[in-house]
Amino acid sequence: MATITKNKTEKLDQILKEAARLFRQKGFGGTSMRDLAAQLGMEAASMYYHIGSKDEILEKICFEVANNYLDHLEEIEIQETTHIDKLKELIRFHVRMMIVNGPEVSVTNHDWKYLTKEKLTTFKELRKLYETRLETLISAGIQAGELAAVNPQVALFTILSSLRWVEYWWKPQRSAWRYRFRRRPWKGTRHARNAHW
Amino acid sequence: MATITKNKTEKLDQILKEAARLFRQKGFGGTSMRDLAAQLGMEAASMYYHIGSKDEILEKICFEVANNYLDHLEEIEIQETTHIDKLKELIRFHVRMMIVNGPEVSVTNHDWKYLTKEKLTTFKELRKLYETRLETLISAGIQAGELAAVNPQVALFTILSSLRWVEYWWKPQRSAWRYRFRRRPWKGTRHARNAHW
DNA sequence: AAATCTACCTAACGTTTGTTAGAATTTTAC
DNA sequence: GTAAAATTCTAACAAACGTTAGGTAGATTT
Repeated sequence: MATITKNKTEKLDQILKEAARLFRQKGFGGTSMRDLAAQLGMEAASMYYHIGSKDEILEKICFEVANNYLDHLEEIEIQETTHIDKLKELIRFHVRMMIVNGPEVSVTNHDWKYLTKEKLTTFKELRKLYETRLETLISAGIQAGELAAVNPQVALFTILSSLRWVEYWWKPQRSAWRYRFRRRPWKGTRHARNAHW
Repeated sequence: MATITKNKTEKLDQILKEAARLFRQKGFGGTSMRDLAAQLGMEAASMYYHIGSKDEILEKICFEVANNYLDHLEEIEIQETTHIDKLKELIRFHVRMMIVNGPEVSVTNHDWKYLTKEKLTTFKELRKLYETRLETLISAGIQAGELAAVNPQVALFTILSSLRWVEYWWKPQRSAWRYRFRRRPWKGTRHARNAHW
């Protein structure tokens, strides 16, 4: 091949990006290393120069996403705004994440079950931590009188769940998505990639 | 074993129930036929007297759920009530389904990707059909002046998505769940089995 | 020019997978 | 109590899996 040399990190990123795309499409269990390699134009064995194992790929994807969410929550927490504004910003971030890193977020949402035993435990802890702190944020908003006195946990789950539909709804457009998104908030809607009952 | 004889259908149901439980827990790809058999106290090969293939198990689960939803929607459509009451009844049914058939619904929501190519196509069509008709119902409700003039598709997705949190929230209690559910709408809440970002 | 390093290759490994064939056993019917 | 039918077993298959070993061609360094 006549491709110019890319450094190890770039190739690794390529592998992770394509893996996320395939995992979303066919699931972690439904995607073989040979599938992934073929999509990258190389042999399965060659990928092991860049990665340690298939499990490691999933792990990298899931923890990257998890840490993104947690880091952003931390940023929000220290901001000196109202609780409602914090929640709004958080929701905006969720939507942005799903639009910018669609495959990775989907994989994290659906295939985390396939994480190795130890990593699975850590992952669950991270997610629990996120939820706890988000719930705390909601409670604080209620206590401050900014939010109605709903059950914080129910509110938490309803917010997170209802946010999920962006994942199914959003399909990347080649360009000017911002335009379409703004001007015709729903007329540009393509039918969803996949939805639910 | 001293278990009394059950007929073929009963055993098949047992297999499907346990499969749904395992698929939810470890995913379709993460559950082997030997795992499933072990859980049922038999050998993997023995299950093939009752079933045709692993794919067929998933297929049976997914289409059973899909048809349940579609059948109920059909029932609702011919009822002579307001559109709002129809929507309410539909939402109630979704919640009921997730409480009564939790594992099956979860599997249908998460592992439908692993369906065989042809069955996958059919499944997507069924789901699309469900969504279209539900969207029609919402539109009709708007036209009748019963609902605010929101974008029907956005409403559709938001409703379905936000309903999903029951799946993560609900944990079966051995008895008297109705009591707890009614009397302390959220005090009995256990932490979720697994949630999302 | 030689030596080293980078990034891939081919070949193959041991496992696990879903599944089949056929024998063995249990249950039912007469 | 015996024959038939229903159900599960053992044993094994071929295919696919993730992964390792060792080699090779090209680039980079010395």
